Amino acid sequence: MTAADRVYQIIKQRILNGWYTAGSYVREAAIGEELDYSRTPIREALRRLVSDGWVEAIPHHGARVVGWTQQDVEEVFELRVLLEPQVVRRAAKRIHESQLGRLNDLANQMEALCQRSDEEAVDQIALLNNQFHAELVAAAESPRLQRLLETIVQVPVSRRSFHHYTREELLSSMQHHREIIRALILQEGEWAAAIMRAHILAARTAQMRQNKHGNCSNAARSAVR
Amino acid sequence: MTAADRVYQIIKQRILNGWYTAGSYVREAAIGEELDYSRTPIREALRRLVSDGWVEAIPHHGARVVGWTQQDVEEVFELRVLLEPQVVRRAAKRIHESQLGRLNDLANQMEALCQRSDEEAVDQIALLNNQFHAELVAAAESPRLQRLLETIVQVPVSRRSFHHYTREELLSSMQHHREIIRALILQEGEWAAAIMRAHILAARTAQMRQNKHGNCSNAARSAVR
DNA sequence: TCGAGCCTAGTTGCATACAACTTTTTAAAA
DNA sequence: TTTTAAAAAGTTGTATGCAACTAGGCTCGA
Repeated sequence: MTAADRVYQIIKQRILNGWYTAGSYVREAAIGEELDYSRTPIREALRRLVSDGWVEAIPHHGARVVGWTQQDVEEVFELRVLLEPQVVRRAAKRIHESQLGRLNDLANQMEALCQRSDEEAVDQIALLNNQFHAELVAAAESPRLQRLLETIVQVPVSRRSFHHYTREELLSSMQHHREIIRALILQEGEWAAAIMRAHILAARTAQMRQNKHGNCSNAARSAVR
Repeated sequence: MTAADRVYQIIKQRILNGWYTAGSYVREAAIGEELDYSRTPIREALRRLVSDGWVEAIPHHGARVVGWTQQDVEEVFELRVLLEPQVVRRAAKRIHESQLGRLNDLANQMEALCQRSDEEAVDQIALLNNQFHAELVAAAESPRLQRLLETIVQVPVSRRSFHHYTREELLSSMQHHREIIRALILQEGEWAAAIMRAHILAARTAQMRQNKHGNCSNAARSAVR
């Protein structure tokens, strides 16, 4: 792993954590001195963050952390509603036994955690949920589709995911997972796609309700699948 | 415009032209010496090309130009069939008079060129067609959707577009343009989306027929909208 | 007091030298 | 002859110094 890779992940994590707030500039020299790297790997990391859409480059003036508006969140969900069903549509034709097994394990673990309802359990569920979606994307076997979703969704591995859900919504979400698995076993791509569409629209509703009340900029990024 | 920008465009153009063939390595020192730049802007250009999906970075070994398989082309069309209808679905709610006017102009010019059927006319049509789609994407007012399509479609400004079409297909394609405009005027997003879907599927058919016969690697990139 | 032009501070953009890593070649030993 | 290890060549990765550019403040003039 190169220095640029490390710097990339550090800066990205800091943006997610709110260390760098939206609109602030990330100075090459400053962070370079702090992390004890030269400006070269910092520059490369920033350029990658620019092409990932985390920061925007102002020519000759630096890299500014982008802010998220309600409209941005809407846009992301609009695209996910298209792309994530396509993931399972493809996966239905291609998925292997072993992958179905892992999906089942993940669903079991998530449901077990649903009994509890403390903060930590919710964080755990969010983590497992991300793995669930990652497994589906892998089963879809489309590098481009994977790339598009990765650049769009930008889920932090960290917190906040699933916290907007009511208990009812949470249980419903678990049902979706089960039903998607059943559809995939039967290789019913359209069925799986329909459920996934509902799954995303439900997430969208929960997210929107939250954003209407509270702050937007950071909550936006914790958009949950 | 910075040096890195220039180098980026030059390398990209060379990949499109076939100057750099698939699988070959683009050496930083070599091209730097040739274009009389230092390795720094070359590196930056290459990194951008990597994140655009034109080349792949092999750690400590360089940037290799990616090749296109039939499967890659399939993947691209599969995504365009999802995303391009979404473009007009959004555009129907947002498009302005002036944009509709420009779309109409473009359609007129393309149809005029359809009378002729020499090579140059076909090239011209391809160019205008790209402008047509760009105008639609602009009207959709979704930066993310725009970015996704730009990274996926990768149409070279150059040649080969529309050359796979039979005369019948070409005329049909012109009809699609007209019908999309009509639907947009009436703000009928779903109608416009349906035509666009057919438009892309038709392009896919023409492209696939071509790839079955001839070479793939470069023809693939000339995928026409 | 207001405005225009200039200047200075600060930042990014680029060039170059060196370090690290990977691959290939070559030579020696089995 | 084959295998293995070492070294040598070539490439990318990083550090650093200088150049170019931008923004904000300051001075000078109206």
